[in-house]
Amino acid sequence: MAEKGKFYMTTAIAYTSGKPHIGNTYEIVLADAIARYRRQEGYDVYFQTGTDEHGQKIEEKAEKAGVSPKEYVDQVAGEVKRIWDLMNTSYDSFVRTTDSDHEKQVQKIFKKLYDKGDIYKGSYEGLYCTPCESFWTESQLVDGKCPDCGREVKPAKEEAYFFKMSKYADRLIAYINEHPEFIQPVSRKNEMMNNFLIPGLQDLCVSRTSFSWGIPVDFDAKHVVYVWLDALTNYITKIGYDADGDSSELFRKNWPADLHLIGKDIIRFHTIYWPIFLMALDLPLPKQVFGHPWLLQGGEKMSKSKGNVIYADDMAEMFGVDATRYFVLHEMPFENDGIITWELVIERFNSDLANILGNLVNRTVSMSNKYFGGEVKRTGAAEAVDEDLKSVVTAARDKVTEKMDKLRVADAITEVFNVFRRCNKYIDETAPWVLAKDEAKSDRLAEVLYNLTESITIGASLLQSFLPETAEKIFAQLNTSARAFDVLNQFGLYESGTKVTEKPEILFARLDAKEVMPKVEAIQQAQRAEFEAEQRALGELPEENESEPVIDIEAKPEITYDDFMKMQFQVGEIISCEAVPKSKKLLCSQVKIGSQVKQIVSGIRKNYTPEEMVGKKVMVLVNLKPAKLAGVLSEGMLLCAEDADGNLALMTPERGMPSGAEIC
RNA sequence: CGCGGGAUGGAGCAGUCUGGAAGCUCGUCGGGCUCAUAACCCGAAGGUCGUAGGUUCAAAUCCUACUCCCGCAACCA
Repeated sequence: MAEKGKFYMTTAIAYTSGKPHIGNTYEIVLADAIARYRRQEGYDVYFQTGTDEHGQKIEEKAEKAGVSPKEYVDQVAGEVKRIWDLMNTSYDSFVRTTDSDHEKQVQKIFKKLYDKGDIYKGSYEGLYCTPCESFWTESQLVDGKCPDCGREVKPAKEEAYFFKMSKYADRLIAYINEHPEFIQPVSRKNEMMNNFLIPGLQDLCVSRTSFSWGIPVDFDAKHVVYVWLDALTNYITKIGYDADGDSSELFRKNWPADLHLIGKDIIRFHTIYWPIFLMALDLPLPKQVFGHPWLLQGGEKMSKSKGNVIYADDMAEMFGVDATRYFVLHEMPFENDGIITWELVIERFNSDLANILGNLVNRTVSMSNKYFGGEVKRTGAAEAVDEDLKSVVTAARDKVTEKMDKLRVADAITEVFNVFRRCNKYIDETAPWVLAKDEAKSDRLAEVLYNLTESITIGASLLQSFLPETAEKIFAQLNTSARAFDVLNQFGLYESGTKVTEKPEILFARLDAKEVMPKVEAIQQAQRAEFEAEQRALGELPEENESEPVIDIEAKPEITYDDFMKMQFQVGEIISCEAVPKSKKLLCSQVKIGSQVKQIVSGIRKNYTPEEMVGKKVMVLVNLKPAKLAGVLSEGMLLCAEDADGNLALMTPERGMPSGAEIC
């Protein structure tokens, strides 16, 4: 294997606020595929991942769970690591921001930058929501109130340390312009330049006093180091950077990083703040930052409350580790978000893994057994039709490499599968079962099977980085081993006379959606139940509105019984309903109240379709002054309950009541 | 006029930077084959490339206007 030099790559470190889902897992699998491929090519790869374990949110979650923050993050970090291991990822180093060597270096770095004058003490001003312990800017407020809990905010000031970003901005702009490959995909480069660098960088707040779960600033005990200076530096601290100049061998060898693999949401931090921190520390900048897109669930984000979060271990259990890897790698495009649904997974599984690959291996091995007792022999009985097969197979390596060099992992895996597709076609072209009928064509038949076996060996060798277990299984069935990377463009190295396995194991058994979907439904049920249980467990803690079973709203002034009696509530039956054109939120219903029918417009399209509305008995405020909404007359109001996210639920009588019944 | 992303046959996407015969995978239909996991192979149907203008010999691609969708601080990748 040719030595090509070192390759240091990292993933973002996962925030330990909860169990990672398939989207988080995507990044580590993507990174793993790249790491394995680089190793295969002959690079000396060092692959680091880990967990980001500080912050207010973790402090709160731990408190709610009734454990110390450290116990909490130990548990979650263990879970993250378990899933990374389950996914068969080949990281060399797993950093935790609570590692003592990391913490010590962060303190030193903070001090060093403070001494240098790049960090200074100032104060953070903004609008503060006391229950949420959060600062907001004017523009973040919703109706002048806290966007999280909806309560009043007041101007406040907090002492904090800041980093002088602007000092290095010009150098960074120059660097980015001189290194077009630095930010990937390139479209992100413009975004960073136009939105942040060119308008001018604001100084970054790098300490907090509002919570204590973090790395203390050693010369000012009130403060803890705030997230980015703590998290980003993991890339250097864990490999042995020392702020006093006593850095390790490992660091000197590997820094600067060759690739930071991150989600597109944190590109800004990795392409602006991180390089500037490094400049301040007089360190070279990473060579490339790739902000990959997201994997979305059916076009929307995953939500535990909807029960549609897909976890890697659920998927691995149902489909296997390699199938899970295949799916996330194959489905994720380079620039746009990918979509994941259980149906799509099943489809991919069947058409690609079972049909194209699994079946190919199976039919090839079976034929060798059937016709030659398992022996695969090269006879030299070549025909013209072989040439195209050989050229496709031997060209595959360079095609895969070309895609991988551009970080087009999904395209690379497609190239590998093109080898297997070509093999299936070759079987059809040569029709071995026809050759088998003619004794005189035995040599030709042997050659065909040899060519297939050899092609599969090469294909499987290329597949190793993506589906390591499957590749191993294929080698075992063919009684061979992985082919060295630098001879993957040669044909004919499979040792003639080798005996393949007698009984080929099915690599991927076809799935029947009808059988799989009930299991999926069971998982989703369990998830919703778990979510509800969590919500109930967190019941008495009003700060976290998001996982709150109770809601407090602002108190209104007291009213008299007479005030109440002014309002006329009745049961109404919705007899028809349609969407209001030219509006996004409104539905227009004809509501039968006693013997009269009123037209009522309601802003509930988000939660109800017109069809669902029809036939419902609902609570109506009847004597509300009619008003026009989006040009449509509304003669009353349908009453709804509203949760913190603005979801609405119609109020309906608990048992059958006639239309027009008074509610009092 | 908040910012950003998007709109390409039934579904999911590539192609857009660097204009030059509309492509891939899945699905559908028809055919072939029987070694194999009801798998494999071939063929076909199906697209005003969001709309309207413009530039050009030539536009999915460049320019202008418009319409519609989706994210925007997390359950964070």
